[in-house]
Amino acid sequence: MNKVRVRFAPSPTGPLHIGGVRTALYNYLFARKHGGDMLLRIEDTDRGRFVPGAEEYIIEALAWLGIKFDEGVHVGGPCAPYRQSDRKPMYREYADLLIANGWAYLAFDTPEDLDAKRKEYEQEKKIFQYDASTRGMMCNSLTLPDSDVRQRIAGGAPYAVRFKFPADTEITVNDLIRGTVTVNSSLLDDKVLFKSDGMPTYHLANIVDDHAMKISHVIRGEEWLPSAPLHVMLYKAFGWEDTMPQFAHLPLLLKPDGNGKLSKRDGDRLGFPVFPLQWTDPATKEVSSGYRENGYFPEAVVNMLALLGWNPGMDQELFSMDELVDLFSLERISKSGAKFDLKKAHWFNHEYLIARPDEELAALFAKILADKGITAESVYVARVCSLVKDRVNFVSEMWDQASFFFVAPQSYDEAAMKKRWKENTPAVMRDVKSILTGLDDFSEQNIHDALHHYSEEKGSGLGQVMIPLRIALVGGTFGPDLQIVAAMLGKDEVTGRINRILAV
RNA sequence: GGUCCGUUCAUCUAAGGGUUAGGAUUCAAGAUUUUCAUUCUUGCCAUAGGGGUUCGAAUCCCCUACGGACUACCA
Repeated sequence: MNKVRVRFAPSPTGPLHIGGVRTALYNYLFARKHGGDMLLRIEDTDRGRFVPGAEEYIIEALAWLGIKFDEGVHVGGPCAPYRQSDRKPMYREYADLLIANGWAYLAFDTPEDLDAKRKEYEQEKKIFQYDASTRGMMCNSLTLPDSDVRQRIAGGAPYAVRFKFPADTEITVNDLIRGTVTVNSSLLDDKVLFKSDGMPTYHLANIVDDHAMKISHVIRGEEWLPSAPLHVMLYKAFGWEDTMPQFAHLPLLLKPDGNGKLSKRDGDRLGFPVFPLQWTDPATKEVSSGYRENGYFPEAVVNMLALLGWNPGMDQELFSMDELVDLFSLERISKSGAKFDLKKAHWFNHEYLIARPDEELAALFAKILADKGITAESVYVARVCSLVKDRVNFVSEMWDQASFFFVAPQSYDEAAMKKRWKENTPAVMRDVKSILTGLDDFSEQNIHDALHHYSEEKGSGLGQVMIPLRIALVGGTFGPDLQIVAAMLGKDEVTGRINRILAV
């Protein structure tokens, strides 16, 4: 078997969509799994849709996720250049080759001509298709006399090169995920291979480059399945059938509500990003949120994406990139589209968050604290992180769970006060304050013993002591073990907070 | 409209002719806890419908329904 070589070939028309990220990930996993190469090729043959910054965005996003390339526009390699606009001259030669062999022809029809034709057909409730049945009545090198064609070319008339599909032939595509797909050529139209602006279309450039770059497997989205027969025919036309790559068309990522392909708009509407990184549209200045900026860990995004349309057939759900590489196979990719599940994405991030070392979480949380003008010892912050990480999905949620470790509560939970703050509570709190003040060693254990002893002596339930104290210290009925909280705050802060609530 | 692809709990999915159709997320309940959360236990919830083939079908075949993609000198 030839060496596995796969490519991720996005078009720089905007930020990389999360579906595109998954395609890149599957290509990467497949390449690593088989000890092959992963290339990044930029398909920028449509000058009209080029968006500045998109290429850089794609590179940065994949790097953030840990998807590495062996060759590509940003790292170079033996098949350079890897940007199609930089490969422009070679496509023309291949188009000419096809024309010479009778696999393609020149079409002089203008966009207006084609529009008119479509309208004409529409009137009769028919669909116009440029194919074997209609090409004879169009303006092209098949219908025009040779002299006329030469004259038009000499006169600089614009023209496109179209593929000449043979009439009524069965074309089969062998797909690694879907099996054999057969289509009759009469249903396909004579696709433009080379545009009048001098650039190839996706179809031509893609085949020429995949061949030149010795791509062994084409792993791409399902939206390409309908044009796969054309691609197969192009390999045949070029005589490259024996080195034609194998195809694998991935199921689509669907929007979580309703139906349809996940699109740019859905993300912020439904509360989750569709882009790996935040993106600001250079033209409209519109900002779209990204996973990175929303506080997702790249490992969590990779893990979640890997399992959206593929699974290793075991109950385990948490995998490192290395494990994914080890387990990955195209055979286990599902055929149907997958809906994005926001809750599960949160769960994945939660799992990765609690697995992170406290010091690392502390470093991230310290930035949030700094934004609020709070500085604290990193050991202390790490301890706080260890206490609250179980109850959050994102580092950004830690403040809500841990603010009382840094600042006294600004207000007290009213419902809790109503329910737990009784007639005798102020007296109890005063007792607690004096007991705690009397403690020489303000340790968890001592606080615990003292409070339990007091509660027993009083004959009241522990809750009547602990819950009001909790409200005094944290502001509500939530948070970690109270003895730990008290010990961390220190005696002065604790008594101060008791005084505060007594004053209210 | 046409072509192609698809369809198992709400969601991601397992089960490649023989299981009480399994797991995870969500949701609900219980246990634990001074509180909240965690954790643990339990529960709810699915083979789109109809025909075949077979001793036996989620699994193979056909039809229907539904969903999606494609149908540009975009990728």
